[in-house]
Amino acid sequence: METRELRYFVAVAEELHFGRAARRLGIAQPPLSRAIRQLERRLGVTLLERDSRSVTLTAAGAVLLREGRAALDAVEAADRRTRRAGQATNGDPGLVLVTKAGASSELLPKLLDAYAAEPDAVPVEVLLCGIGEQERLLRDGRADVALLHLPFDSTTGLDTEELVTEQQVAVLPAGHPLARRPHLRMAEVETLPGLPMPRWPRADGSYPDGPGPEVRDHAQLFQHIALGRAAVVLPESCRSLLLADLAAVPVPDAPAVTTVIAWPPHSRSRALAGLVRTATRL
Amino acid sequence: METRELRYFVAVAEELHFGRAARRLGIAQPPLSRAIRQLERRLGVTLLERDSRSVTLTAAGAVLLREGRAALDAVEAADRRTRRAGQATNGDPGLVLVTKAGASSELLPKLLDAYAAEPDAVPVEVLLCGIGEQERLLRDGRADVALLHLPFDSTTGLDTEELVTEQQVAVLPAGHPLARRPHLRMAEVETLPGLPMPRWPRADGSYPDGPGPEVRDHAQLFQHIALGRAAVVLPESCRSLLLADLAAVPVPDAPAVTTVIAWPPHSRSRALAGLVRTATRL
DNA sequence: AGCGGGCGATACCCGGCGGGTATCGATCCG
DNA sequence: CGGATCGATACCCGCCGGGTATCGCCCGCT
Repeated sequence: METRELRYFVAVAEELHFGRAARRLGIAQPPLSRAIRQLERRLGVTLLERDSRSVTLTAAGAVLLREGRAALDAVEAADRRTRRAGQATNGDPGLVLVTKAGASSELLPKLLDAYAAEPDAVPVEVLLCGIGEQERLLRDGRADVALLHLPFDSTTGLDTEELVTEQQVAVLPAGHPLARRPHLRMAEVETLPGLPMPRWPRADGSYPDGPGPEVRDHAQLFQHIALGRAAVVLPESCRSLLLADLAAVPVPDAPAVTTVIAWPPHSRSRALAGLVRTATRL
Repeated sequence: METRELRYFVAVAEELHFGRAARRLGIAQPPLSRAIRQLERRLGVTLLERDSRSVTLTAAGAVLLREGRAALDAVEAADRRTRRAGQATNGDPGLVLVTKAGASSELLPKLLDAYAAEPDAVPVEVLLCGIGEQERLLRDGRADVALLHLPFDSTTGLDTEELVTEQQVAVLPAGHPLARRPHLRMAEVETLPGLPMPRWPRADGSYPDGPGPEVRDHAQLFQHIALGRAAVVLPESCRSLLLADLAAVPVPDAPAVTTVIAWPPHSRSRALAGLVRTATRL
């Protein structure tokens, strides 16, 4: 099975429409139809049910969509990591570390400083991404290592080491009556009158329904809180980012957040091993 | 990057010889040379250093060998799993469970029985393999789920659930003086005069050096022990397999063995989820 | 030093296949 | 019933993957 065939099939399976898929792939529709038929013949399996008015996936087609995406990611990762390894003329391709923008604001500089002081350190590029994008970036080779935050991020298919665990705090406008309380319960924070929890974008860019403001990053979020339009529960390390007119109150019954360093299991290079070792010793 | 190019490069990188690699691939040498050159041009990276007398991998080539193997495994897995999903006309492709031959001899039948009693159970094919082969079989799609034994097997890149933890026992000839002791220490078992530990094959089929007999499975192993030529430390569930003239003595300071059920993270089908749920409830 | 052999690179040819255009056949809609 | 939509089919072309022949280089043997 060639990656071209996989790309074609994934396009059709996602669009469920040969014409649109062909346009997306930049080819005409007939060669695409033929390629899919040929793939089905070679596999001996019907992947799509064509109804001349609609295209639907068979059970086998759903399997190939899932497995094919993973395979294409792996091929793409091989391509990208090889290019990177080749461009680095000095022999050490450097590392790309990815983390959510605004998270681990205390840990990350400490880690980078400590690692840079190691004898065989390589340059580390830091990539900031949105919620839930890290796993994808690791799998398709755009990043080598990530800082993830349990229980929010998934670590399936990744190797991990735990770094730190911290409690969470509620972030409120400084003048709010509850801001002077020694601690709050989750139930109290979730039902603050006039201070709904913000809504973060999903993987596809859309926002869930709800009363809270739509936010894309911590700057937006803190602005909304300072304006008295929202409240939020965050790991306590976010305190270092707080504006002057915001207050943080511990929420002991919120789930503890564990920061882990994660990497794709088959790509443990010497440089990566050094970074992980440094991280676990912090 | 096409899988054909990857297969070609992996062959050359493994053989470090264009002629042999071409023979292995069933093509002539010139097209292979050209394909590799073309791959290097497209990646903009030198993968191999040709010395007209020997071929060596560059750093980038080593990266592509590692990542390319993983990518080819993923493509192969997509192919195999799709074929299996299509052949199962009833819609449920069944599951392939792999475990080391001779291990989990108590747990496995219980698991299969319990799962078969579930309302939406699908047929489970059991595949027995050698030491350390399970991860490969999961990654390239020949199996869907495995029983692994920590700390011996690696679970990197797999999702797992712990099932049972057990102590280990020393297996000795029934007449051996130490066979009547209530327990032994690791140090004692490792230095039994005339009873060396057996040697298991490595991934490439070769055997490590040492005094013990070469064994490929438990039947061979137990025969050697019964003949008074070897001793071994195994999880205590192996007791159910013991021949009459063998004795098992607990070894409290041997590392505990944890049996886990493991599966590739991206392929959690409904049937697989049911099997895992059944396993964790045993 | 000279020569032969092994190995990768190059030159050149051919056939198959991937991609294009034109068109058909079926189905749904107004 | 006619037009529109969409996938399948028919047919053609150009590229590229694969083959054979050969070169150039370097090592090792004598």
